[in-house]
Amino acid sequence: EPRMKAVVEGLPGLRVLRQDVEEVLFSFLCASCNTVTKISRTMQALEHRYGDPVAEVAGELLRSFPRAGKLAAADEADLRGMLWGYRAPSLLAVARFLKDRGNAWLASLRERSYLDARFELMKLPGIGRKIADCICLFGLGHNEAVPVDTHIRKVATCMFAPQLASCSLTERKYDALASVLRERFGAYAGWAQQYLFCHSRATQVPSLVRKHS
DNA sequence: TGTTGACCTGCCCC
DNA sequence: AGGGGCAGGTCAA
Repeated sequence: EPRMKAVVEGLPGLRVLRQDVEEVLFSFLCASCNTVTKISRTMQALEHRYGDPVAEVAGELLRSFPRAGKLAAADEADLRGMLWGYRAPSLLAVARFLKDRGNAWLASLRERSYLDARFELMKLPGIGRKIADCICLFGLGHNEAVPVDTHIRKVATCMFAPQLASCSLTERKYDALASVLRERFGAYAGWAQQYLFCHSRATQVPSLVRKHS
């Protein structure tokens, strides 16, 4: 796959992180119709408000990401003030769900199959295909998960599935696109997704090049 | 099955 | 200065 080779060589050192599942879950839960800048600010606000102090570095108090139990007791209005907007109710519902299930539940999805894990995650409010796939890939180590967001959709459609280009991304089309990548890149399709995603962001981001005066 | 609109909010552009 | 468009989706009609 020569085109993919070029993409990979253009992004030396790119990795797929496997972070704490719970943290991954909440950070992607606030991702819908949001910007990367705002997402990270949202997460910082969450840590600042509900996280436990871990260490002090250079006079700055660092806090852990709050556990679900703590978030479950958060105040909705408070969350909305922290840029959660309409996503606040989902955060609370999911946090309460996780608290009820106990902290082993989420981690146990690592031992399940990718499809099972995704199915379980999609039962939660505010978690659809895309976010479930993000959690599978970045939190559970299911490397065949292929989150299809707007960027991936553009790149992957253009490169591998021009026949799937049409206005809206339906469930069917989402699954078809993900399957195309899985057929092509197998058990590590998620990594291919990561490369394509970064490639897309690095090459076609007009907002970063926009002139100011 | 596919399409449509609502949903919070900050930032960018005109 | 102020309004419209848009951003790493989800859900229900």
